[in-house]
Amino acid sequence: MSAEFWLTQLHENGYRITGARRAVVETVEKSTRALTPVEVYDMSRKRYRALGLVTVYRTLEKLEELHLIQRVHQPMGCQAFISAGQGHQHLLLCKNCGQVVFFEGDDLESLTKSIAKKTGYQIQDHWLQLFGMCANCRTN
Amino acid sequence: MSAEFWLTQLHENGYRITGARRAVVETVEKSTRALTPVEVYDMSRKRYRALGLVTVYRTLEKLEELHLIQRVHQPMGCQAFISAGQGHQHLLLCKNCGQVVFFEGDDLESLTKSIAKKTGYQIQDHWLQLFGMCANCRTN
DNA sequence: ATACTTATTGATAATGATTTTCATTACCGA
DNA sequence: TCGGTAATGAAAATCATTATCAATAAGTAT
Ligand SMILES: [Mn+2]
Ligand SMILES: [Mn+2]
Ligand SMILES: [Zn+2]
Ligand SMILES: [Zn+2]
Repeated sequence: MSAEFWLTQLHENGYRITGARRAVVETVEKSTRALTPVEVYDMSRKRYRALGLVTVYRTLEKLEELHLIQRVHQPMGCQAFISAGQGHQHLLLCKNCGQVVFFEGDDLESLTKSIAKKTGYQIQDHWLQLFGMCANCRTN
Repeated sequence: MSAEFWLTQLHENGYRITGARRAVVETVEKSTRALTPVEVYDMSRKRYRALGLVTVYRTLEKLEELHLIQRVHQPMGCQAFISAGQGHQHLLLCKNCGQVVFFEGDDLESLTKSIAKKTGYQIQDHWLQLFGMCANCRTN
């Protein structure tokens, strides 16, 4: 899942490849923690000086639409984005440094069945997110 | 968990009981779906005409601080609040009408242990939220 | 390569949500 | 009942996001 792939995806969906988009894509794609639009702006401007914040918003919008990135919800705010996981995956976030890891293998089958029976709801979706302290932050 | 209890909590924590707070508390406490500040404002103004939106923000802030309400995160936005569940509970939300139900009994013990070993993270917390269709919305 | 069409851009303005300021009001303990 | 002061609402300020628009440049056709 390289920056080139993201650019290809943009192109294949009728969007043009521009310097501004290249900069944003390269910044977001390689980040291992969720970034806010302003963070993306600041970091991408080192690659493409003329970049405007508005273009960051517009590019993030398109990347989300193509499922290349996803919004990350946190206690402190919900406007950060990270490279999307593939398939059915959930996030594990370091409370200290924000480092993100994806995991899979959660089995909520029996739980949802039981809750569905108890509540009368037809359960369709779930959000699961783990918070903790990464190995690095734990030692330092 | 009545409105009177909430007012008592406010009082016991050094806050005064006012008409504005009464109105907000009564509105939020009895709602079975998450409400945004403006929704709280509109609904509470029927009880207390002179209410200002700023006071709604300030009251919600205090109620959250006292753990009487909690923020609800949803795909469409994360600025809505609902009466908090007691103990370790999670939310089940109707995608159609927003009706909220709390549930407990989720067991993520083995999952978190496995993820902790795999990632090196020390896992401290989790967010779990279910989405679906309530019995009412399903029949109508 | 060159010209041309039009998507994209960044600056600017507009909007919307939340917070701050401040003079006035009213809660509540003495 | 009174007085100190927390709380209030109006207005202004701030912050995040979105809309407008003329200039630019990506990509296609020539
Ligand atoms: Mn959220
Ligand atoms: Mn749980
Ligand atoms: Zn960390
Ligand atoms: Zn419903």
